[in-house]
Amino acid sequence: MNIAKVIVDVPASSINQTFDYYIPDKFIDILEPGMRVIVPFGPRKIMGFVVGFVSESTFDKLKEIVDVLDITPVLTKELLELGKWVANETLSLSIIALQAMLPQVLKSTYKKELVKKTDLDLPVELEYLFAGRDIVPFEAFEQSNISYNKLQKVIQAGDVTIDYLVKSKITKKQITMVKPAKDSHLLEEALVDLSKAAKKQKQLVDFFIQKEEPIEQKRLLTILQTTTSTLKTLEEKGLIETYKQEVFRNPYNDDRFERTYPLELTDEQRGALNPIKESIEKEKHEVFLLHGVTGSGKTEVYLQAIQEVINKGKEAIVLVPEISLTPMMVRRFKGRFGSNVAVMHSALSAGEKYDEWRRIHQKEVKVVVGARSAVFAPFENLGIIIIDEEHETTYKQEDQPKYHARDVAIHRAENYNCPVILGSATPTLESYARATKNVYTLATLSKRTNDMPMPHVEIVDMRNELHVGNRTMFSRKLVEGMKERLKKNEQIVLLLNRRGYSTFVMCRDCGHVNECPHCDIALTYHKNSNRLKCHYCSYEENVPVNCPECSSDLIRYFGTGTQKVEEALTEIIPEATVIRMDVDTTRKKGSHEKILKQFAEKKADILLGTQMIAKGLDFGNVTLVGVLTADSMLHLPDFRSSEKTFQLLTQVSGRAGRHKLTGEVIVQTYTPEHYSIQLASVYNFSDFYKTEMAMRRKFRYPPYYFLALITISHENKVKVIQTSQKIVGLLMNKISQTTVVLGPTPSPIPRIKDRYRYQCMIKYRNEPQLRMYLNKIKEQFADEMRKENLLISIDMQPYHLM
DNA sequence: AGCACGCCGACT
DNA sequence: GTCGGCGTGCTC
Repeated sequence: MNIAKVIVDVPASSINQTFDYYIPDKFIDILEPGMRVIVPFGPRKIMGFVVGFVSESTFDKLKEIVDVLDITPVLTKELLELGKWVANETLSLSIIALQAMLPQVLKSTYKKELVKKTDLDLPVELEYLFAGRDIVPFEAFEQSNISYNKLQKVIQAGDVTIDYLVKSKITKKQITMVKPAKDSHLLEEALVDLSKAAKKQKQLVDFFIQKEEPIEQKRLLTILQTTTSTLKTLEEKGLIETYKQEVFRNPYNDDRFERTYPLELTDEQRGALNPIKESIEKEKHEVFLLHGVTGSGKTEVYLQAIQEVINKGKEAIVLVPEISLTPMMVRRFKGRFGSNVAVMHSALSAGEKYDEWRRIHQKEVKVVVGARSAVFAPFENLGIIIIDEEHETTYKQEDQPKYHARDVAIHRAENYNCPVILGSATPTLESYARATKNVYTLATLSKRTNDMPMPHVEIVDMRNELHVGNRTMFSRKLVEGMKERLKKNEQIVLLLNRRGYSTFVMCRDCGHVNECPHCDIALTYHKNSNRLKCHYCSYEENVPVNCPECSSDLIRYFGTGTQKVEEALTEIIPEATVIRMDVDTTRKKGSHEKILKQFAEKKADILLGTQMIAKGLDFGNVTLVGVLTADSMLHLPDFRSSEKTFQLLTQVSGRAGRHKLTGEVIVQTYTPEHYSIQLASVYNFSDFYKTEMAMRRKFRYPPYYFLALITISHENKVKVIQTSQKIVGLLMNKISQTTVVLGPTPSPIPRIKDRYRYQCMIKYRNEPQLRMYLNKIKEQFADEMRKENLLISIDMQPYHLM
């Protein structure tokens, strides 16, 4: 077994296979599958993952592994298997699947250097380039105007070589520690010798006489109110020593969290928890769908289930949507399990993420709370996986590998014979359908733990507002409600459901809309820079003064941004203070938290924001929630738009009246009769489920059918259409009778970055060979994809149909 | 992907 | 002859 099978770091379909390498003797005892290695690949050196060992290879001229990057495998055997499964399931490259399971810093970067190998002089230009050095970065050559032939000559002569370096960008944080260099009685002697003026030095020596342990330099300096110069002098005198020590960055100071204890469960909660406990106890894989209204105490069920898992010496993964990974959520888990919790989300720096990952890898924690990718946490004794807000679309990764965390979670849990909990107030139709068919076990929490009723929801027909001459974006009912709350010193949350809308510029005379010259999409108006920007490429331009079509100067801004709403709001209710929360105001790290804190401290009357305010907020003083445009995403070309609308309205309604005060919700809409708005307003999930299921069945959508979306793109429109038609033709020959292939049709955004985009949708019920067919099709076009820059992207079970 | 190699046309 | 551009095939 002296040959390693390696997946190399080259994301190309022709390289999507293992490569064999000899293992040098010095590595034979230490190398394990799951470790990263550096291997020669053609003329260069690249990183690769060892996935297995063999004693013979079909390939006869093997090279040797150059170096081993890890002491312990970064990928466990299970994760290697999982990677294979993910790659297969999502039709992505193995290397992409493996990289997705690790923190960014473990990715390798590559660098080339020119090395001078002779003492003799090179041709003048090259001598000038080296400028006396033996090694120069390759970029220096590229930036010079020396011809490649010149370089080639000296390389062929052996006077210069190209070194291909593999760099791992691991960053370990180090702190400086200080410790006494001598025994305390020797220090006491030294103390006498110090000059009287050296007050600080004396203090410092005295400090170490009292306490002989090492201390962090930064802390020492604050305690003694001195600077590094004092330390330096004493170090030179040989009384103290400083040294560097590696530390884990802890983005959360664990002492900060107040310890919490298990709460008494309601009957409903107990009813939900018991079968989960049983599944943990019997080590039986089972998926639980925990359908609980907002405020029904789902989290407490999670916490107690996790406690059970920890008691058994096992580990837990908790997935939450990125957006609700708020300090509040973290506090609940840290408060219960203390330093046993690692937290993984995008607001952490790359180094912090790596540290949290290492704490898991080194088995220092038992619980991970994190966003989508935390589903790959390198635990080896998993006892439960919990997915909170199961319906959130962020669980589906948009770029390669296009996996769904729910599927990965269930697959892993099967391996470990452990339960999965899917929790939501508004489960996806997919999950709920499985629960009704007893594939999943359903547990319902229908009551809020505080026994408060759900707030009353009032639907306001905005068409009537127009009829009576109200042209603002606030209905009379909403304005009245807000004024009333202000009088009572209560707070208000306003949701601007902006998805599908953005501010664009339109000419009122001829209706001309400024579009991106490279993408078929309207440019978005950005107020702070007063420019028009494209959201799909980097194009931007100034706002025109006159219409480029008809030269009219009647240019108007359309669509509604939070900024605009805020302005309108201050006009109507000038006495109200407003805090805005959207992508613009939360871009900076920690600003999310800051805004919520301000609002919690009642520094403002109204919190105005986009989707992100719909989740996880819990303010006792909020008694009115207003939804400005409930139907703005109802008309998007997405078969899930009704479901998404229902989910959003239900979620946001849960924000009002969380505590003692009763809440009210006002929903403004132009389509008040729509079932998703009607049923959300009376919290009727089961009727919504039935109605929507009937629609899905009729139009052959999930959960009745599975989907695969193929997107074809190329600079040449004709090429795209031809290729798309060819692909559909090929598919038609293979698929079964019940499978439907739609298209090819232009994508909802027909052109991005000067590339035309066509798509076809496959709807299927039972097509066990589909992945194989699709792979074959991709293979057939591999040549064209490479040579002509044709792109074929396949998304299994897509969420974004763009 | 990224690199080398080889062929070709253009330029001095 | 020398230079740069592009198509092609290979990577254990």
